[in-house]
Amino acid sequence: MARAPQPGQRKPVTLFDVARAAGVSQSTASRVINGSQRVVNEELQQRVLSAATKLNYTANLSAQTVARGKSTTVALLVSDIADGYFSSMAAAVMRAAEAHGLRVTIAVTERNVEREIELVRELRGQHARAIILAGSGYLDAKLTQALVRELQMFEDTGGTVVLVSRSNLPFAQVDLDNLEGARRLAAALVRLGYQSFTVLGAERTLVATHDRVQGFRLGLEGHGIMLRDDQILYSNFSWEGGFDAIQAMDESALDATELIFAVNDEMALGAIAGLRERGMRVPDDVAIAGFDDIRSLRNIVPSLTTVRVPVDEVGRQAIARAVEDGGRADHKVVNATVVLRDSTPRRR
Amino acid sequence: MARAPQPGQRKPVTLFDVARAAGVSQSTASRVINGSQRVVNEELQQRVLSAATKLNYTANLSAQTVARGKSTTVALLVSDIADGYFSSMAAAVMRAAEAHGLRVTIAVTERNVEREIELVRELRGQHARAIILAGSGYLDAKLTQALVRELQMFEDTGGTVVLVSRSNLPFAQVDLDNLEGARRLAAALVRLGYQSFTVLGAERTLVATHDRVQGFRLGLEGHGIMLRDDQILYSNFSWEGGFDAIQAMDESALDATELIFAVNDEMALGAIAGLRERGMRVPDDVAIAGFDDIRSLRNIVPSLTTVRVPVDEVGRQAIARAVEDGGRADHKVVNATVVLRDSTPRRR
DNA sequence: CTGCCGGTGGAATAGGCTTTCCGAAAACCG
DNA sequence: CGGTTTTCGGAAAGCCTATTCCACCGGCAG
Repeated sequence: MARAPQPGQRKPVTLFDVARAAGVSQSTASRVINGSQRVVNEELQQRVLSAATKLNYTANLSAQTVARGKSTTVALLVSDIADGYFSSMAAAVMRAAEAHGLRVTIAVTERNVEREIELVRELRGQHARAIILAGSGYLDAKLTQALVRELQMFEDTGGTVVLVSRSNLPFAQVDLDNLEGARRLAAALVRLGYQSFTVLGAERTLVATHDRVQGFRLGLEGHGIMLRDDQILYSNFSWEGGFDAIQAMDESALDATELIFAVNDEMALGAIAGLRERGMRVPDDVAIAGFDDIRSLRNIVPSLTTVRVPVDEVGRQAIARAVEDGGRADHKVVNATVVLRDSTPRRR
Repeated sequence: MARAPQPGQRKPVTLFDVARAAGVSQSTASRVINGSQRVVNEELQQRVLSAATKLNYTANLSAQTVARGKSTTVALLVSDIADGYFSSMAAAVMRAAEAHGLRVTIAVTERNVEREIELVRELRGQHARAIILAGSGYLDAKLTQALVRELQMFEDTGGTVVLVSRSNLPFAQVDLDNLEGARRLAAALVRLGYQSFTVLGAERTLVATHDRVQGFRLGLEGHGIMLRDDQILYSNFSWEGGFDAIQAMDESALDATELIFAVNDEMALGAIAGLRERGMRVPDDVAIAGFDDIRSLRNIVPSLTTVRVPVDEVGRQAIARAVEDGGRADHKVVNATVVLRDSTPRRR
């Protein structure tokens, strides 16, 4: 395609141009600019560098990727980038990636496996260095199978897959200590005097939610309190999920509840909105606790008791797993810490 | 580099492989798979397609970019992806981009021009189709010059630059009607009975903040109320900015204020926190209004009066500007609408 | 003085894809 | 039915870089 030299649409300057301007071969220019193993004469180096500066050269990343057969881009897959948890995670991952000279492209799965599979497929085409899968996880076993297959194909072509807080699959993982965090939270709440609980869980296939529910239960049991199955309401891992769960709750069940534990903060916030809608006050009528400690909690009154997830650390670890291509199926657990605030005052 | 065929590290299947498997030439395979202008025989199409499926072929995006000299990636530059406004914007842009078959890569500028310049430079190397610059804007005229130069070089190589709600520079723009939105807000507040105001502005060079302050002033003047310069406090376009501004306020000035207008919601939320710290209640002691209508407002009590910015529309328009490469220096204004809520009750 | 070696620049090739250009076969037309 | 288009595969050139391979240099030991 003979791109007509449109007015003001110069052809980008290539490495070849730089080489010519410096009076050296392309290979030499390449060696100077990207710093390969080979040494080049000091003087030639200078010539090349100054030519590059003069011409305002920037390496063509795609061409480099093709030539090297390996890219410097890692992909971050999240359910919803507008969600505070994921956007903080994205920020953390990007920060960590930069320290390794990596670029990050973010893709949104909208909590849809098929879309996710499609994305992984595309990413394979893009030769992404790694795929970091944060959040989501699905009910349909067959689709999960398909996803795993796709992820495996991705790894077959040399990429690394990193799962963040997700169902147990045969890939490198960064996990939060969801179980322990929730267990400690439960213990702390019991110590504050709470005795009857309702848990707002999310999709059961999500390792995160499952572990949080389980941990909470264990924490209660440790103090001799049993959590009945009908005290666990399953909904979605989102604000709406929390809101809807509360809307759907029996009047009597609600009255019997002293404290609601939502498996993440977004759900907790949705639940609070739902409670408000039903004319109930937090914490006077019912106490509430969440999980994650997302940034926007600083705006909530009363302040919300939660379990802090060190997103920065998670991001850092995810990138670390992504680059050390050695450690296939490597596992790293990040601790979570209980933060007691005003939404769960001491009782009695 | 003779990549040793590591166990389980197959070489990716290429278009050539597909062509061979289908018994056609590479050109034909290419034509079938990417749908070029040229028509190919129905039967060959089938052969190619089924071969591609069988081999699990995915096009190598980098190679396509190199070959086409043009990519399908647009870059979104934001100050801080963890900020609710920007993450919603990002979500909107990505949604819109997808409809056009474009990929989005997000980069974070951390409100730092040098970094921004650096990023634009890199993006030129990546042959991004377009750069969407959202937020930020700077004090230093020299650096702004440098940025503009870099952006122009980017356009010289065939990319498009789209500015979202940003200082007036010679590029395509999507603007909010900040002035009119703020003007209407002011008018509405006066009608509710408010008479003495404090405005929390942000960096003056930001077109957004300047227009919002200006619009608010005009709205007040329309009702015969003057806004004195000492009633405008300049700070940063962030939660901390709002918080700090309130912390730094004179006791007397604060007492004399009936309503605080922060030029964006994050600042307003920071201001509320600051007020709480100083023992003042909203709206009993002082009313407050923001701008943007970010998602997390749904969790705030009392609900916050604000001006809604239709982020989806903005994202859509930004992408529209990005693809129609014709309209250089094209300008689109998106309306903003006043949303009155509980943080500004009718007065007296 | 000769043969060999480490070092360094350049030519050539690889990498995966798109697109132009050719040529042959098919379709059309008088 | 001959000549002219049109249609549609395939070969080959090109996009930009990285890297291999080759050639040539001076140095060094024998």
